[in-house]
Amino acid sequence: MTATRLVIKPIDSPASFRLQAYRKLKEAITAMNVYGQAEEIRLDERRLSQELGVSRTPIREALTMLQREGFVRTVPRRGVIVVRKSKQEIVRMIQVWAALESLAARLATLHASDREIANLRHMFDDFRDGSPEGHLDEYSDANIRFHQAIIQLSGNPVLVEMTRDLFIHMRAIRQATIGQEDRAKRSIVDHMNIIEALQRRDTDRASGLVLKHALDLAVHVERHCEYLD
Amino acid sequence: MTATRLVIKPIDSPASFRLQAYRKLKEAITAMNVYGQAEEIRLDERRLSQELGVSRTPIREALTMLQREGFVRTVPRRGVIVVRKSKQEIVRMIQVWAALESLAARLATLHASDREIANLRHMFDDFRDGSPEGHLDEYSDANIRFHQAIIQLSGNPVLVEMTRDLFIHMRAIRQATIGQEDRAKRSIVDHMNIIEALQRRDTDRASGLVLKHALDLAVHVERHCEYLD
DNA sequence: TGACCAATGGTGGCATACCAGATACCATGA
DNA sequence: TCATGGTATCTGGTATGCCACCATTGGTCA
Repeated sequence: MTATRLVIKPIDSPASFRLQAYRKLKEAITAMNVYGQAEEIRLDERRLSQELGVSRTPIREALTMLQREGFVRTVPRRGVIVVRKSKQEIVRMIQVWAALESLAARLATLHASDREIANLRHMFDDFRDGSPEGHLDEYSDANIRFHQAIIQLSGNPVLVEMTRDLFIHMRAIRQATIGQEDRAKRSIVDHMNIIEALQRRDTDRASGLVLKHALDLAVHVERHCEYLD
Repeated sequence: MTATRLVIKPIDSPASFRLQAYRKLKEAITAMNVYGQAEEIRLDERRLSQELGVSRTPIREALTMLQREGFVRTVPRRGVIVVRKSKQEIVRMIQVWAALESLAARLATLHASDREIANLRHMFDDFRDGSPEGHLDEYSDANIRFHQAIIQLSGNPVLVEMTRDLFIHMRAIRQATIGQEDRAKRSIVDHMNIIEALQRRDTDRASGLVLKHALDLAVHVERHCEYLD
């Protein structure tokens, strides 16, 4: 019967230049290794507008958004620079992320379906046999996806949106959070315990485990990431 | 000796028009009762630029920031409108706030000074004798200041910044959160228990009480605020 | 009389020009 | 040779004008 109805296509109105520029720039900032080089990274409005083929106006509005999100900082008559978070700031962001994911776990035990929770287990299938060592990069990505999945299971879009930027910042230092000592192995154990608590619908335990897991990371970064700053 | 040296004045560079416009607009949106009227509130770039005495450019950039924060929504060729959050969105925001303030309480037990915590008690001195009824507006403001104070005690600026906008949105519906049933009285009891836990440095209890207090509010809004939407 | 269409007014999106200040470079003098 | 000061140039900030597009309205035709 649906075939007889004209399927309305919501018209993919082309995204505004401002939005396109915003996405391009955010993607570029996310991809680059901000902490890899010593000198500060400058963005030139005019150069960007030339490269993207639009005028400065949409570029500036995109930069305004990125500034509000803490990715860039613009100094009048000096330039726009990509911000490099200090270790203390990163620790504080991880703490916030801990609180948010802990709530997500709480909500997940109340609203997520058994099937959705069970799917979490498959995310680490690739690493079940061997140890994560040697595939640290892949494991790190799986790691981030796991935590994002928990956020998703909360069914709270505000949570999803507020954590998105936090993840981007944390992704930039992910090589530091994994691959030191035996963190990867202990991390997997933590994850399995979390999944188990979610499946048992043990609200307090699930949220508690998630909180502890994330706060541990904050302590770890605090102690072992002197190369930041 | 200092008199012989030229004292340097660091020059207070005036805030950019964009920033001034942003503050003015945010202040105006915060002050107005968004949920009081039925028809949507439109903002006209040209009218605003005329009223504020600047061109459209800084106005647009201010609106871009406000849009990123969820206060306005701009529809191409229709206008910029002040967003009215749905009940569900407000509930979700309260949940997020619950998680963040819970973390703040946790951190406060670890880092705040005894004196800072003790100061929390004085915030309700005006309401100690009589009941809050009859002064609901003042009590509501004291209420918000109390919760903001806990966030401050965390010593985590990221928390402070992420909750600021949440409070603004919640302030808009504050007449609904207080002044129904005996919420005000129970609220004071909750607050005193929270302060006590903070003073005893009982981390888990403090964060748990704060979480419960806030999540209770979410449930309350969910149930008793049908007039939203 | 009602429905449809064309014209017009108004909106945000974008491009461009100009401005003030900061930097970098170079000429100049000791 | 080096310190100094001026100047060219580059940067973000702002003002302004045009454009595409939607909504409304008034008129016209069936």
